[in-house]
Amino acid sequence: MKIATWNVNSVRARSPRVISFLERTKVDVLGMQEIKCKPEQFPYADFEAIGYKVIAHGLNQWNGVAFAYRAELEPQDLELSFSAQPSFKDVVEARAIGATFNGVRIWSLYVPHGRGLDDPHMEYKLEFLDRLASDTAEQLEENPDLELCLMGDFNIAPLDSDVYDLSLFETHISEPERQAFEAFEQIGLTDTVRDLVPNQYTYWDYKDLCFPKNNGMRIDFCLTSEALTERVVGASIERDERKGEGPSDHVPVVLELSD
DNA sequence: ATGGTAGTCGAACTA
Repeated sequence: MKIATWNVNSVRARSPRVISFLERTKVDVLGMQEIKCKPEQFPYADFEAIGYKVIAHGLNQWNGVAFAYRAELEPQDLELSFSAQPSFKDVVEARAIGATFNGVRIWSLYVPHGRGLDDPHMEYKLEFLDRLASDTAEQLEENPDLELCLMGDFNIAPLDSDVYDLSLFETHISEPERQAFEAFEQIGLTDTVRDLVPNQYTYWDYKDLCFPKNNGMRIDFCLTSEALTERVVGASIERDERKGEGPSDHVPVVLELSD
């Protein structure tokens, strides 16, 4: 089984590229972030034409998360938010979608950006991560054998080597953000991709020729529970997806699991 | 010297 995460930065603008990625890699489940549309605006037909089904969760032109999965799979226990997911300006935004595929519990997550160290959005970001970790810890306590993957755009660079120039950033690298990320490791999750694919960014800003200069960041992750980590047999960061016409500013992160 | 990217929506906001 192959699973992947990708911040597509508008699925309507990116549909041809997402489709060719699915055809090329044949991933079973793709968790998307920043679909930037409501479910009724999602380009379902493109996905159905190549044998995939879609579950989309979007409230407006911002944020939005979704799953595309091979049509023969039957997702179970769908959730459009995690337990006690915080709201921003009284709205629980479309930043999380969870479902179980072939017994593997998968969450596609778009963690709030933060905007600035003293911005209310940063408090929102930290609370989002804190509650996500608490909810996940609770599930793992109930069922230590749970095969779980939290995948998505975490908007955090956990290590200094995850940023091309530390001096240019305040958010994404701050101590509170990094502690919030480490909390997931403390409850037993592992960033499995890091060992298999070291020294590879997942995001390059559109501005200032960042991609040609390899001025990027590693902020997209697949965090696996102990039971699922045992099944990881391969991983890739699809750097080539940043090339060519009309790329997203993020590339897919792929995890291969044994059967 | 300025604006320098991309998306949504149709001015300004988000990243």
